[in-house]
Amino acid sequence: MMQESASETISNSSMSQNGMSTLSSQLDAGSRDGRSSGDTSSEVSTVELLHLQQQQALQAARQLLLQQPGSGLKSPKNNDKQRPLQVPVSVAMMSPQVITPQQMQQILQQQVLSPQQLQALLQQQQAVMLQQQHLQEFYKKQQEQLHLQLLQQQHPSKQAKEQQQQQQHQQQLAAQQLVFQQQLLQMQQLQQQQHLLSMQRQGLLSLPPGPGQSALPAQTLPPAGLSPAELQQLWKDVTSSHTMEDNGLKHSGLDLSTTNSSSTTSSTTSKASPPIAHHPISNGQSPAVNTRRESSLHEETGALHSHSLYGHGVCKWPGCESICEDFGQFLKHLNSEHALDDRSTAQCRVQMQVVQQLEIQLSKERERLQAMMAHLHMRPSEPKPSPKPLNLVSSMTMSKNLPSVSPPNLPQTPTTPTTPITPLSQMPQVPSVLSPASVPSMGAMRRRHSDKYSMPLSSEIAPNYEFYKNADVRPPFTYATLIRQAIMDSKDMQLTLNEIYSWFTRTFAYFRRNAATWKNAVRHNLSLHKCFVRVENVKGAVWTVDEMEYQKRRSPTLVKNLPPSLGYGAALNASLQAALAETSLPLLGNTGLMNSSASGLMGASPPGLLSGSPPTLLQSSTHDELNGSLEHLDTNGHSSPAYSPHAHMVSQKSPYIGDYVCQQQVGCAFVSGCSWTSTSRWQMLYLLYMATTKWKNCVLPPVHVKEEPLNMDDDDCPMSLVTTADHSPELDEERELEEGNLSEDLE
DNA sequence: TAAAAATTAAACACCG
DNA sequence: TCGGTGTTTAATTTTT
Repeated sequence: MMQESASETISNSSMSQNGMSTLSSQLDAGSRDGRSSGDTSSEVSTVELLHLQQQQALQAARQLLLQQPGSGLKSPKNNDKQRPLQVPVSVAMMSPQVITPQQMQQILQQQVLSPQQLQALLQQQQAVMLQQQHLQEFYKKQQEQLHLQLLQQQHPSKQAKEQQQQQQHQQQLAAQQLVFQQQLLQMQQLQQQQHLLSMQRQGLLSLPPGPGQSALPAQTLPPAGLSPAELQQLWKDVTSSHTMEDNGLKHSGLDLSTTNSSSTTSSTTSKASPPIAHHPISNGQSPAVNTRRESSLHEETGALHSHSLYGHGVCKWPGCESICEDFGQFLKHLNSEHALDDRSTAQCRVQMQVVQQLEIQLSKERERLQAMMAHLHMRPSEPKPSPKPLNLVSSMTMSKNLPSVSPPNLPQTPTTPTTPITPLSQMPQVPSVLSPASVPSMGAMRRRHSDKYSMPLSSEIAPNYEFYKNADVRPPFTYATLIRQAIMDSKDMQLTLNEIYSWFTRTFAYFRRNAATWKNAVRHNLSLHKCFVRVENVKGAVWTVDEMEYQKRRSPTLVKNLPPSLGYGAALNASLQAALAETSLPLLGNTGLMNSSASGLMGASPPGLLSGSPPTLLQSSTHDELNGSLEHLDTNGHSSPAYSPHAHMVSQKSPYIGDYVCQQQVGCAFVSGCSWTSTSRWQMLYLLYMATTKWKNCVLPPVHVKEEPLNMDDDDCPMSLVTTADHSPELDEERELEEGNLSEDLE
């Protein structure tokens, strides 16, 4: 989910980003045409037209983005039609799509930045985003105005046309200037982030001074992942900035050559550039700060060499991966292959983009968090502030059960005025500032998550996963909820007690202490609640969730709405697996005899095996004793919950197996030559019984027991279980009707 | 305010 | 014997 959302957001945010790249090239072209005075007689002001121009370019960039191969938004059929503007190839390269999720994760995981650095960075990013937003809104307005004016000039005379053209040309030039200024701002952002990137990548800037700013592109061999066209465009991008400089538009930090040439860096980057004046935030960094940072950075990189680009004998320069036997060779390689040339510069820029996108994403996520917190704590209808100690997460998560867009936000409505809300003044802006003092101690404050009306816990924990993982805050969920989540999170929907413990400590920092208390509570809950089913395994015992029971506990009326697969599938799944493992049946045991499809219990079953969703609704009878006799199955073939052989192997409170075994089956499965324990025999017997009675002409095709009949006294009972027919749709209908009746009965 | 649910603590048994 | 696991009871706290 994280990756998904990340890539999505990055993709969105990259729009404006790449728009800028596009504008850059436009500007490049425009500047070569020379510029003229901004004199215009148009009713539309130059500035307005500039904005329009920018807007158009932005749209062009977006369109291009939509056409990027590899972009999820591509529209392959219209590639040639929708290119109103020439757009540089570099846009493609700058596109975040070239960043693999793994790369993102790697970068994220490095976390070399200090919280302060990140904070500053985030603030910058937020301001930039805000500004971009305002600009876009403004462009829109201007575009509308221009449109109106163009309508007025629909039939101009020839002279007027010429005038208009000239005017437009001038406007275009002026627009390009403005665009360029914007690009400078953008690049300033980039430069600062590049500092951070450098700090992360320690050693990136330790490249030996290259041959300088060559006027011509050195067409070296492209690195992996970069096409010659892309490189060429990169070169264009880089050199265009030089051209701008030559044209008198001084700026700082636009190109990496400035940044990378250490001999001039300090003086160059510390110059306060004019565009900053247009920038309301100017990164929040003074030139002096930049200088300081830069100089210290050089010391740093000098001391640490370039080991960040070297690891496991491989050059870690993006797209390189050349094998270097030792560090010396790596340095050699670095100097020769990744010297300060255009290619390296371009690659560095790409990397800057990568980092920037990630930072933007982080910024967005943080913004979202703050908005969430603000939303949850700044309710005007709030009856009264909580007199109780602060429990940020409790109050937060209690009311975040429902999406904020959803009106029936039950825990927050005045119908529940007792819901404690922490006053905003007490609310930390970010979770990381939560101090232990602001967190209730164990037992002092328990604000449990309401089970009712709640979304799946996973969707609640997930957005705050990092928070709970790191903050010593008691999660506002009941033990039962957490245990269930732990089990649901597991691959096979089953966990040993120890694994449950691990999940707790892994997921919540809070449970890394007071182990004796909460572990006891976990055990207590496992035993207490019927929804937790203990299943013996060869290795010991695992715990599964009886979802039906769990939902029943929360809200009995919800049970009937549960998907069929959520019933006893997990328990049976685990028990059958256990039994099958016990009986050394790799064929069945490994492939998921019970495929509880909706909950994705075990993955797909091969065609020849039992599969399908369990039937709905067999109300459990609690704590029923096991009789163990098949005679207790009713005449319809329904098993009486009390007498399932399954109960042999599960704890007493586990009600029964349910008749969810199988609804459809194709092909056959052979079970032979295995050693039967009483438990597995019970299970197979049960399966066979169900197969030969309930399903014999029904969903499950006929089952023939070959060789020897089942003999409960026979510990070594070879047999084959053969099924032949496919399930029939008509019978499925019958089953549905039957299940419907069952559902009604349960009400 | 009472009932229900959840939490905490503890005792005990079983098992490897 | 010990520690882990599982069950149960009881007291307390929190929620409904």
